[in-house]
Amino acid sequence: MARPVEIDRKESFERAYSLFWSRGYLSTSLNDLLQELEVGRSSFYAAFGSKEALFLCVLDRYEEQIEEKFGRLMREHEGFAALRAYLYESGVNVSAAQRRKGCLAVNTALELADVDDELHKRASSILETIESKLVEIFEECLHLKEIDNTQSPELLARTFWIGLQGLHVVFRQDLSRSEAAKSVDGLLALYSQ
Amino acid sequence: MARPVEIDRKESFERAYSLFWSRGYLSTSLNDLLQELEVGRSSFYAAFGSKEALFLCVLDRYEEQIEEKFGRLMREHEGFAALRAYLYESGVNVSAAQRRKGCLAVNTALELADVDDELHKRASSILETIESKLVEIFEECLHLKEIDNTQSPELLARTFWIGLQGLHVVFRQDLSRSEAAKSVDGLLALYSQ
DNA sequence: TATGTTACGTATCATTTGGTACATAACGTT
DNA sequence: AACGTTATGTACCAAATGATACGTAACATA
Repeated sequence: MARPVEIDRKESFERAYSLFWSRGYLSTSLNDLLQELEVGRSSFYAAFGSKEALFLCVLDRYEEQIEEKFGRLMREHEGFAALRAYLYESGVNVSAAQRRKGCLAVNTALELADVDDELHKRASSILETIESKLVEIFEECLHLKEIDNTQSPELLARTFWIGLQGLHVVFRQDLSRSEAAKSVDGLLALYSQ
Repeated sequence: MARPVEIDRKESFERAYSLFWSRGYLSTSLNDLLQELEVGRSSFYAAFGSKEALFLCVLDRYEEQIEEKFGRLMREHEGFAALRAYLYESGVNVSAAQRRKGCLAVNTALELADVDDELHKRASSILETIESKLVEIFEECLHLKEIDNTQSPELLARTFWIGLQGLHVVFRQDLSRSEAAKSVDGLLALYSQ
């Protein structure tokens, strides 16, 4: 018994998600958001509370998607193949625009270090989530004897994780698909030679 | 035959250099700069032109320092030892505050992708400069037969470069010295096992 | 000491920032 | 058709943004 909601919250959120990912938190102004979401100021604040609150939701969603992706790939592939699939799915077999977005957690962690403690910590915790997924995978690799290495899965994961973050830095420059593939293969080769 | 300059341009530049490095371009406001440099607005604009012009100088200086450091370490060390020295000097044997600053080129390239084309390209070109230095080092490594690898120095350097950038992402989180050392050693171990 | 020149300090600028107040519009219910 | 309720659109806010205008201060020279 009131005026019906016009704004499509899910659709708007998706657009905000993508815009924040592309341009970062600071560089995405409220006007940028309103324009991109095709939403009025009031509707925006009614739906999302504030720019910061929305960005926190975006970070949550990003983490969920990462975990979903790892979960799916670990079901579809065994051991090291899951890593290969992850890298290809994240950075190679995607559009140039998507690759250029890099990793939202990496971008945010760098952008907001020494600037916004809460958001920076949230981004860092996502990076830790990713690292823990890598530990799981390397445990499986060691169990499958795919990697004959004396290092613990934690150490292996930590080093791969660092490489992965470097990869995302590189992706944010404008890499072609073949350059991206070469970079990914170079990283993978360190473990599967 | 005029009022003498009071502002110490070099000293001011050093402070701006450090502040931009810590907080990034966007998050460092003009007021932040004026306060940090202890300089009036007029003097600032007289000395540096604009915030963007100053930041470009900062990027230039950063690149020079990187090249100087590589040059010195390649004179002091042979082959792979230069890499090890570089990583330790950049990320381990430094104060926590210094480590936390990460790499100005990485920070800037991520922060300003999709935001400011000129500054982003400048940062990317610095990253390429670093990559070319790594190529030189890996050429020397191959010549010294320190690394028995069938890959070209370019490919080796590219992969190491990616790891280096990941390392700088990690440094920007708050790593202890021992954690930083572990991360560095993990990366080095991939090449010197 | 008067003058020209340059540096500095401050007031001010238009624009943009994230966010709020409030009037109006669009519905269901009575 | 009148009312209550909720969503939307718009005017508005204080603060901060990078940058400039201009008066004054500090010197060298004449």
